[in-house]
Amino acid sequence: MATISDVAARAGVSTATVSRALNGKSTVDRDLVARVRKAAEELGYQPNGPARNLRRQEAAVVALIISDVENPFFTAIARGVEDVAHEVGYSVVLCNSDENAEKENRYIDIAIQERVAGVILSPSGTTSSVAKLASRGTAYVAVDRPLPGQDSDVVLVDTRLAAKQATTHLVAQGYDRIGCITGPAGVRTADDRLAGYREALKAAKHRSSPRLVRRTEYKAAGARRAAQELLRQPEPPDALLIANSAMAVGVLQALQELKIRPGRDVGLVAFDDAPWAELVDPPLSVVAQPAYEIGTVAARLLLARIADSTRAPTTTTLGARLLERGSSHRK
Amino acid sequence: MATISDVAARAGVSTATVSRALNGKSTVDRDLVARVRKAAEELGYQPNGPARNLRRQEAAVVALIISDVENPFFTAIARGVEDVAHEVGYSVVLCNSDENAEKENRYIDIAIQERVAGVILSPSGTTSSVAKLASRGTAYVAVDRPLPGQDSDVVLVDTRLAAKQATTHLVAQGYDRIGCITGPAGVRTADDRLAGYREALKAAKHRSSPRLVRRTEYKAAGARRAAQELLRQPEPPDALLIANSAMAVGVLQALQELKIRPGRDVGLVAFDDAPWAELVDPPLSVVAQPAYEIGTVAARLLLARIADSTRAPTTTTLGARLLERGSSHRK
DNA sequence: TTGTACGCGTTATCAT
DNA sequence: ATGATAACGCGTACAA
Repeated sequence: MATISDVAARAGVSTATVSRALNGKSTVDRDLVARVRKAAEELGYQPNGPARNLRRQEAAVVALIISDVENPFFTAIARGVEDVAHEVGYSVVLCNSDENAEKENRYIDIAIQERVAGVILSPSGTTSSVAKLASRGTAYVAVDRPLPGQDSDVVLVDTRLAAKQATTHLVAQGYDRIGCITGPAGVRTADDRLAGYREALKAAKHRSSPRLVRRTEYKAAGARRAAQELLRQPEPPDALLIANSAMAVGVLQALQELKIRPGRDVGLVAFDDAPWAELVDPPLSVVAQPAYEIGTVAARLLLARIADSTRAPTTTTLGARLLERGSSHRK
Repeated sequence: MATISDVAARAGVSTATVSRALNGKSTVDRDLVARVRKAAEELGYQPNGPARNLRRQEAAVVALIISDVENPFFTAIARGVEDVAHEVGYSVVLCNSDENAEKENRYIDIAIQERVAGVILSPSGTTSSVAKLASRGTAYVAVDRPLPGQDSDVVLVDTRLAAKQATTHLVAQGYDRIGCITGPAGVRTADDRLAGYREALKAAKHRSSPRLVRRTEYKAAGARRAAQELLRQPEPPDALLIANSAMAVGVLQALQELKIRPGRDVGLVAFDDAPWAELVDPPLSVVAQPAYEIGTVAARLLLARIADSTRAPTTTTLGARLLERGSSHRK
């Protein structure tokens, strides 16, 4: 594979000149630039990334570590990050931590080893292997969930408030045994959604019983079982707040199996809008989170921190929108 | 940041010994290994990736360039690739070409520059910037679609046959003006699905009219417009074969708007199973593609090629399963 | 088994 | 404006 020396030889200049000509850093004679360009072109020269990164002590790459590539919420974030990063010449590598602290840790190590310029991540748990990033001075930004003991840049959604509003909406629609299916304890968004739900019930002077609440993985299967359990109780809920769209699928499956009609029999609001939400009958009411925007904001924050590591950490909290559709209306 | 020399100094050995001890390549004294490990641990030593890759002339990384991170079909492939790659210590970086030849080309350049061990990609179009990979001797495998003029490893689904079977199924159900909404001309899967559809019609001696066919982006919006057009014609189709699940969303939207009932009024079969397919009314019949398996097979093929670049290129064709549900049954 | 020393390809410093 | 050269951090051939 052609190296910078080959290009230099072919253009009849030194490697230093080739480097300068190709990177446009310093000023180089017009003719020489042309000659170098031509030689590089002819040889199909592609700079050696590792060598360049070794020399520069940093790669124009940001790592994005998300907890689930198959969750549209996170892929939408990825889009946002990519669009901003590409604009300024950074590449984005996507890593799938699978909601698994060990994998997350592994990817953080890789990010450090590869000397990426920065890391954006949705922290998977309580343990923060992120401390390694901090201690090495690698820029990072948390999205969706704050980092336990870390004082870092973070982009969140006011999910507690959104959960409260959604629950209040269900109350207003006349549901009075409202349940909640949320994610695992310790996952901040899951806890917050539960807290917002409880707050709303309290404000409405509704009873709040642990029998109306289930926690499970943020996946369809767990939510399906949870819904089955909840609805087979002697005094089943007449409405459910569901913490994400994969879970909503599970709940809708359970309702089908139990022949319970959404909306009429059991009011439903789920977090995360999905393309199919309007296609089910009745259409699913959702809390739409600004996922793409989370990505763009996080990327800009990261770039700012890469440029100036002394910036004071900021917390950006974005709002979510409740989209009322048929599944949360009684008739 | 701690370097190998720091570790060597702390352990009181040479850098060569540290390298050997940490990589376990050559045989090193037990005590020394322990001492080196301890020193590395204490210093929080992480090897410098660029330096290592520069020296090794290759990174234990494979690039996966897919045409749409938001398409579950491709993210499932990604899962498959990841699982296999991780098993043997390779990292996977995911790149989103957005069905855009230019972005694809850019990511290929990056992959070359970073000297990744191999590339797996779903080629976006006719132009094959992939030739660059070939000419540089970088291993690569195509998934979902073959590479135009390239004789490479490729993992496909027999999508023409699947389309034919799905169409034949619609014929068997008594539909007799069957239409097709497929992807852009030139995209192999889109062409193949159309070909299979036509084949089935021909075999059934059904008329096949261009008025029953629309081509558009593999996205919901385009399919929605296409369905609107098709169904507003004087002699509209009474069934549709839809080339992917995002398009299915668009078609179902159009049907809602036109107050046309799936199944009864218009039979429907769509490519790609989705978690929500069973939740719509009636449940959506689909052609389920073995996406995860495509990923695992492609990854194994790539690893084999990395190990032995002289292997003869192979083509693996996987089958798809037609899942008959309510949307393709008349009553 | 361990250490010394070179080279991977680039960029940046220092002369010219 | 251009060229010679050192240095980035690692792995390994060779020597001991």
